[in-house]
Amino acid sequence: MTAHPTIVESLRQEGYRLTPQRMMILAIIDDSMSHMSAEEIHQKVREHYPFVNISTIYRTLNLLKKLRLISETDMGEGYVRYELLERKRHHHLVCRQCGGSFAFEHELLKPLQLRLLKKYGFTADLDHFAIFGLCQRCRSAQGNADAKKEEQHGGH
Amino acid sequence: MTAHPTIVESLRQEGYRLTPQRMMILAIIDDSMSHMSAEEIHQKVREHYPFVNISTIYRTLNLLKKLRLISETDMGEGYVRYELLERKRHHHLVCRQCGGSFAFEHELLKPLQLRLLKKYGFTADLDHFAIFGLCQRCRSAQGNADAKKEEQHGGH
DNA sequence: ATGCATGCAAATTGTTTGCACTTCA
DNA sequence: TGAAGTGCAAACAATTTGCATGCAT
Repeated sequence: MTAHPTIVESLRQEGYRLTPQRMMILAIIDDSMSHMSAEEIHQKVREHYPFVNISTIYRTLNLLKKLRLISETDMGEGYVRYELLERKRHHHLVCRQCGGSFAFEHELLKPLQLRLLKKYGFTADLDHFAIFGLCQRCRSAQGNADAKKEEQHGGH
Repeated sequence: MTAHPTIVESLRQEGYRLTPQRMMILAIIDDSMSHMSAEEIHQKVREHYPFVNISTIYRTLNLLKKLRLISETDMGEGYVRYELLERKRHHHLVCRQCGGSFAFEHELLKPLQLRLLKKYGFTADLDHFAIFGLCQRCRSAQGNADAKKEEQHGGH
């Protein structure tokens, strides 16, 4: 497990110091298959550097975010998740019913991006989207339940 | 200023009580031209009902959100904003440089919505999006500045 | 009348900050 | 060497919650 070389180079060129904490945080994020929360990153980092403080995690994440090396996404969990922007661009669909989520290709957003640019001159980042809605399974389930008006609000 | 009749009817039919607090909160949101924060709603409500507590605002907003009568949007301010879903569907572009924001038509998202449905069977809510990026003005400005590498990170 | 809704105050929680100390460049 | 970076603990701020009381239905 090593910090992503391209990112490290970016930091160095911008004049930022390459501390062990930063290297470790970068390595963890790079190594992860999925989007990670600050807390998760902190746990992982502590497995190697038990003394690293959570505030350092946040400071590093904010730095990487400012340099647009990572994406920050609210997946509706009460905290945000981070991921390297280096990897293949993608987005997530999040079901508001079952909470499940799955990825979809960046290509689906390309037309929108183009139209925003042409129509408003606005350069949309579109780093990582979490789009909420109903997944197929829950939609069918709700269709049935609606007929009998059961679920929805438990306490009523 | 009166609470939106359709919404009031929804609440009544679902068996929720129509308290003066709820009516007032609804009236304020309905009356507003723009997306409002919980704090702003609280201030407005207090002009008429000085004793209403902020927790009641939050509880009511959560209720309306659960019933999907209002949209909740993070415009990158550290808190979220709410708006009636009753009105014309639209979205916002937010410039990450100058912080400015402006609306764009819901129609631009329709193709995406359709493709998500066809390809994944996912029914995207698309209630209200805040898309971040660079506005035309800031983009030009940055183009110039990039040449001399000045702004971006003040402390460096 | 009865249980949902509110006010109040305290708790929660993710994130940020001030400051003294450390360390990379 | 000296400014940038870190650890620590305290501060923050938006939002939530427990509980006693109040009021729609």
